[in-house]
Amino acid sequence: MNKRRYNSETTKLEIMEKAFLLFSQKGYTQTSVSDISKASGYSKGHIYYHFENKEKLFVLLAQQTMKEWYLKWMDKEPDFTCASDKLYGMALHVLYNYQTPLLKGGQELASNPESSHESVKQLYELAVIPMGAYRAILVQGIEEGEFKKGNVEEWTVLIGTWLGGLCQLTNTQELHSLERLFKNAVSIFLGSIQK
Amino acid sequence: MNKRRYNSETTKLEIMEKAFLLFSQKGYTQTSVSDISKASGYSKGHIYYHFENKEKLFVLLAQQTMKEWYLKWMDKEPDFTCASDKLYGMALHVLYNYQTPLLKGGQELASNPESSHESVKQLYELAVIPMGAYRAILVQGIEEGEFKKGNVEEWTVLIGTWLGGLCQLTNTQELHSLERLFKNAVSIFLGSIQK
DNA sequence: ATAAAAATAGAACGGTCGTTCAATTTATAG
DNA sequence: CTATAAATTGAACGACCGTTCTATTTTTAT
Repeated sequence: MNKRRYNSETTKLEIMEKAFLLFSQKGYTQTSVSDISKASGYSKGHIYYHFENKEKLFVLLAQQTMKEWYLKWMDKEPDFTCASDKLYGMALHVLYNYQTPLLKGGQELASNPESSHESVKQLYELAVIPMGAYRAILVQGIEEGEFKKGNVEEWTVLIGTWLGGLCQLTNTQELHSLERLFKNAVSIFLGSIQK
Repeated sequence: MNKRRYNSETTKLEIMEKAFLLFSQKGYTQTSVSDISKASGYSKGHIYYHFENKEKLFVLLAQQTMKEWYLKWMDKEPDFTCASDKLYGMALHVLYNYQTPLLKGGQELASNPESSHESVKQLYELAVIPMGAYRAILVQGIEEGEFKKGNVEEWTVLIGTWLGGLCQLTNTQELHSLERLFKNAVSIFLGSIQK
């Protein structure tokens, strides 16, 4: 009988949801397993029934978060035609969907010498995903003659760091009020790479 | 007799030096008072002879770091004449002198709900300093007719977030290899604001 | 209804945390 | 040389950390 007989899957999701919020608000180290236990309403011990340990739980959340971000982008990407429009679209996608507060915890974990080698590697692989998405847009723009020929890797890093820097503002300001800023950054950037 | 009779001032500086390194490497939470004690060679208890607590020690270091950054900039600022040159100079000043790793600990401390209200306020005031320096350059450029008239506050935030984003790369890459990138960011930015 | 399996709780572990405090050593002043 | 004040130590505190383990409750299959 291959019908799922038990259903603690929702419990697991509840825990992940609360853990996501806590890690986002307080960072990795400052969020304790006790915190997650209290917030989710399940005992501390039970969290270890679903997750091997705190570190793996965090990495799982980070992976899931980044995967969702990327899938959402893949979903809306066809809405834009030219590369310039894609870049504007991407900026807003980052503003509204890139989970800066959670992902910040990744740096924390990665910079801790006691973190497992594997977790650090997995987090590093995540950081590569958005860069790949930016690069794809730039490549398209060049191939279609919309952008100048130039150093794609460098451009990728430049737009990536700019959007990343702007994302820091999401901690303290309303997302909606930042739209202008994100768009203007793209405008300035395009001014230098468009033909 | 107003001559300083005892000299534990050097001890204090030694502790601050080691604490600076540890906070930079491991962040605020992950650096323990024990770590600082071991690294400095003085007992844990003695650290509390010089500093009220861990939080105040960190804030002191952050303030000192930012003050030094600003003074150094004030020192070299006259080397540049036009505002554009100042912006290039500032980018490199940020690259080589802005202590991103330490200051990152400030975000950690500030996002911890148990941090004292006062410390968070002091850290916030620090974050304002570089923005003021950027704004001054932009204002000068406009007043001297070198830059277009535009939204100075917005420009300040845009260049500030870009440099801040680029600074994240200092964790993983050689400073020298980043010079190009910082300069190119300024070039692109200037392309949009120069007359 | 019963036995087996899954889900959950909660106590307990050794360890580390930031902080305090009394005791001791060291340097200075008279 | 002695008394005093500064500098420094190290043990001790209660609290909390991530994790483990055993016991208990709940669900499922027969």
